[in-house]
Amino acid sequence: MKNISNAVIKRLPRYYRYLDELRANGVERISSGDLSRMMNVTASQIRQDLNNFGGFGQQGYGYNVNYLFEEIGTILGLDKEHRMVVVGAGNLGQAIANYANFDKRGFKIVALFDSNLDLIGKKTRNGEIKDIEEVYDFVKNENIEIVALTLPKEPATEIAMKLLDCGVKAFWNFAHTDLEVPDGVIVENVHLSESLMELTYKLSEQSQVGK
Amino acid sequence: MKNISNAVIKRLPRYYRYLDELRANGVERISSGDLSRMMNVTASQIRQDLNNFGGFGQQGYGYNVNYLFEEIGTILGLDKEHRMVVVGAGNLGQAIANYANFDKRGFKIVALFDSNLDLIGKKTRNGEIKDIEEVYDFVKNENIEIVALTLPKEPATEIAMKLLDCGVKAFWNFAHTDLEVPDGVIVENVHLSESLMELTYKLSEQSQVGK
DNA sequence: TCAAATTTGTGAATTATTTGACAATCTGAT
DNA sequence: ATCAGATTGTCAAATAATTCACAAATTTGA
Repeated sequence: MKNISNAVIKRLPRYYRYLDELRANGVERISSGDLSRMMNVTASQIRQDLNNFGGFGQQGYGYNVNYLFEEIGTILGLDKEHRMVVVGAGNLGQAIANYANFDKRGFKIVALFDSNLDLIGKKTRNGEIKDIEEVYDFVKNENIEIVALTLPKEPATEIAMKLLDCGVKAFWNFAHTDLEVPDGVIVENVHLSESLMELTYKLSEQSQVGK
Repeated sequence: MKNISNAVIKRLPRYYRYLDELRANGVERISSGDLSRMMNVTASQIRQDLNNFGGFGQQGYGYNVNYLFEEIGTILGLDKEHRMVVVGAGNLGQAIANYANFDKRGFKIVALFDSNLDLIGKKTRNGEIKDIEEVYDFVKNENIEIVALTLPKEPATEIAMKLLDCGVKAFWNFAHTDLEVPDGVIVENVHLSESLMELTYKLSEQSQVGK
């Protein structure tokens, strides 16, 4: 399999989302041209992107919406179930645990953990919040693939290190720091404040244009 | 001012974060070489990036940490106060409102709004949660620049449209949809499920390498 | 059945981004 | 004051990503 650039990978979920919507609206087929107008990208880019993974379309016809949706889902690994836990059961952790759409896509949030005694024992959609100290054994025994880290950076770094020994394959990291992990372990960062700073950069750029 | 590529802008907040840490540790100066080793990027890229905005360093010396930190902050628009409201006061909205670091960077979360009667009136760090219907007047009268949209896509699209008429300059959009806005209005998307799909893409890629 | 209209997949051209290399300049020790 | 060592800013080269353009294949309607 050829090496797929990160730029392409980042676009796949968006295709997936648009195809899901088309599917929900009962649209059976779509051409790269029509999709490009919907999504505000070039038709050429859509075709190039998809062709990294194989020829899903047909000349003169376009792409079958359902088929392409399923194929992209498979490429994204959504055909398999992914067992995850959330470490840090504050508002952010609970927000993630409550997000119903993850369930729909095969993400099973098996448990939440926290160190805060006020939270431990609290009931959620995903069972009672457990003591953070239990997370290591839990991850080992329950075949957990993904850990969402929704806690401050100091505990996050330390806890992530310990979890590496428990067989965790991937971190979904919301902590305000870069985790250092060995090769083969995946870290996907969601740095909210950095996203907000991009926004304010654009805001101040805007205000200069106006002058 | 020359046009700065998006790739550069996306890296600035990370530089800012590392400089803040250096500063906190009392480090006065840093060379692009040392920073490149810390951050796992090339020194050339750091110098190239910074030079888009001016020459902040000095030959033979490197960069003054404090000065560079302040300069990048200014570039990112963090020298000004930004008044924002959060629309959608569920777990995610509350998580954002409670995140203390935003405050430190000049983001003032002035109010939270929701349509859920169970939430309206609830006390938070940022005052009582208000009725969503009040957000339009509030935004007009209170000089709100940024709206965080932390609600499902259907209401988000409609509410965003109405807010456009109230002088909102930027949306920080957590809803699972692409907002369509006129030129000059900024949308910064945080699509959590898309980030999680990138993660699972990498996971399934990994598992294929192993075979 | 046939021809016009579509539309893909893909090689080539273009554009953008990243890296390499080094002259110019500054630091700091003597 | 001088010089070895360090380090930037920047031009050029290399690499990567995007767009263009079109042959080949398919559909659609007469």
